[in-house]
Amino acid sequence: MSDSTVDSATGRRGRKSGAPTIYDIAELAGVNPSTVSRALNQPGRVSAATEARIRAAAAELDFHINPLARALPTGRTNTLAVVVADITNPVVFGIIRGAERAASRAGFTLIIAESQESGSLEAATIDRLIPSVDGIVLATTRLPDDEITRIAARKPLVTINRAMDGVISVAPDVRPGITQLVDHLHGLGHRTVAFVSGPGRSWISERRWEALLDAARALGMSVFEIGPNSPTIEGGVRAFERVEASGATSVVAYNDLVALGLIKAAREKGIDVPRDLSVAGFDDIFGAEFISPPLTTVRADLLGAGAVAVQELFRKIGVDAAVADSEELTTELVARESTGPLPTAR
Amino acid sequence: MSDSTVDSATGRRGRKSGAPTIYDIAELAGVNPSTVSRALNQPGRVSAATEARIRAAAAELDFHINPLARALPTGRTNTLAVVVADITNPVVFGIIRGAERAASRAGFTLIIAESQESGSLEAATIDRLIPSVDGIVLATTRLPDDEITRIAARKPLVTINRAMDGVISVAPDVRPGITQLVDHLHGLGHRTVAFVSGPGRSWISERRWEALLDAARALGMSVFEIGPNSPTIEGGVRAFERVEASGATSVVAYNDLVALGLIKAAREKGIDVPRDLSVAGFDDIFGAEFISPPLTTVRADLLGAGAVAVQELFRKIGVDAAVADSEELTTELVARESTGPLPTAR
DNA sequence: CCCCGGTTGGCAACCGATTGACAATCGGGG
DNA sequence: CCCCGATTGTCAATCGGTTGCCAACCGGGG
Repeated sequence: MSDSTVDSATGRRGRKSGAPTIYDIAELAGVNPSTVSRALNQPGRVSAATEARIRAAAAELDFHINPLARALPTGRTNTLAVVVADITNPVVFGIIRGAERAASRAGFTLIIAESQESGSLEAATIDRLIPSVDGIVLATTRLPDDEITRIAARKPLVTINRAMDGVISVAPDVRPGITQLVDHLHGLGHRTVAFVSGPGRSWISERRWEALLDAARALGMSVFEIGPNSPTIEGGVRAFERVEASGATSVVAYNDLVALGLIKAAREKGIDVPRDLSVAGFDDIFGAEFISPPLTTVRADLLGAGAVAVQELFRKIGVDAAVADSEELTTELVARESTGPLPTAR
Repeated sequence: MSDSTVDSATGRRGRKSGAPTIYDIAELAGVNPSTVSRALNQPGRVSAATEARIRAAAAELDFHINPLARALPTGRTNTLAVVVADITNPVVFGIIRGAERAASRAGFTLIIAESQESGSLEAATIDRLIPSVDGIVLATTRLPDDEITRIAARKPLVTINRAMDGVISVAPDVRPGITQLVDHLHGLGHRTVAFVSGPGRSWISERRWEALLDAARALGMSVFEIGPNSPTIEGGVRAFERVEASGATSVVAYNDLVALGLIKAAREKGIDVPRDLSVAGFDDIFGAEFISPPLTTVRADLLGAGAVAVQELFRKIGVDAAVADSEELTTELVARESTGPLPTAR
């Protein structure tokens, strides 16, 4: 045994942050560090008197446990990641908030990562994050299926608005909202509706299209798809020409941003919405009610989707925390003024 | 190598996550784990040949370093936290994005925490986060000064839009934008302007008010403050009555949300913006150009503010990464249609 | 042929917790 | 009075890296 001189006398050398540790508590309370650990998180494992002494010492030192140090032996980080393609996309807003609430309610920390619309950057970011989190929510992913499968094999993972075999998925049911929307348009006299779709590979775009198709057919309306398009205002602007050429009297956009673009392009051509053309979107993003005209849209419970995604992750990793109010995720029509009666003459 | 031997190391004994470690690499490369560590992050410390062998082994195992394990001995987590009061506030969007970009450019991970407008929750969240991060950005804090000081003593900390002694602060200079705005209003014929301020304790609200006061006085305009108000649409709605009573022909709101509320309330009373009343805001939030009427506003470089905040943190913790394009944060007027010529009769 | 300085790699002690195994202690029943 | 089981607390190994210190090794000059 080589005598380690520096040790006992000076105390722990070069403490980096000065944050108190369980060793400090142990010393103050006159017990062994492991007893401190047990007192603090295995209720009943140590005597009430000892526990009280330890808690008092912890309070006195303003002790906060170091989650990193805890994570090492336990393998549990109490952290979840939400990956989004674009933080400024209003859609991820509600998802993040719902997830954040749910996570913090269970004492979990949430990491938000932005992939900046790049699949490879997204994969790299996730690789970096994997060891530090207990689970991953893919809110608006750009990753190909096989890559998602690969990641899901390494960490609990939930996707939002994108279904895949063998991967837990959370998605509000689009049919109620779309059925309401189509009824609404039909009631206004429209008999033909165009769907300005999203990116070619978007799972949710296809779901919306299918639901629209079914609902429109059920009412005997003529319906067709225009796309694919970028899911942005610019995408809507660019799609407008084809909408106009199609002669449709009503148009359902992939999302509110695209709807905004359509309205903008229409205005520039002197076509009035909703007098000459009815436009509806999806998501009911912030501001949808303030624009001119206020946008008719199908709202999804994004907050709920974020919460349910976290809930599913908790279920998978064995945390029992009732965190989402409901698991019924649905959609509903929000009728405003961008849709109106059939144009009498065009 | 199409024939990849089905991984001889089938079951690493009871390892919890199965993620490869430097020990696995060491074994595969026939060296000591410490040599692996050195090869991977102390360039030149090991021979080129050994390093190559180690890197090959790492690649073969698809090794990703465990940031938690690294953080323990080094005390460096490569993680930054951004704390916001309300994730749905459009203002924090740009800040988060700017910070995210800057952080990830330097290989740092960003944690977003929401305090849900509660000071005590914010303090608790930060206490929980402190051991896991290298620095903290307070984007829209609800914390009292002394609490901020307390935290700043424990971790590098930067505030945005709030200055305090002894704490690094980042804030775009409001004067250029406000001067432009006042010139703009004056040029339209307005001689009286009301400021609908933000929360009583808001540092940035006071800065805006002071700048507005100076600029208006310089032009001989009459100017007064109405407040405090909640920084929301609802806050604007509630403040409208007092604006109307004041007889001001132009009003500058604490932010775009408040401006929106004012416009909404005005419309409900049959008062047209901008014909009867000119309204301007701050921040140029998403949607400001689509609402009706498109909002005149003072835009701040929020993206830049987020990036500079991270830059300052890096400086403080000794990371040299040029990450922000510029450190000059300014503001500018974006004139749209919610401001117009002086009402001829009122 | 030996000595020397510079490389290169290994050993072992940490970082701050957790936890299985075990020892000490205590009260109570026989 | 002794033994036994239950309770309480201690020891030491461990998670996955990092790093100071030192030994082995290298080639070259004297």
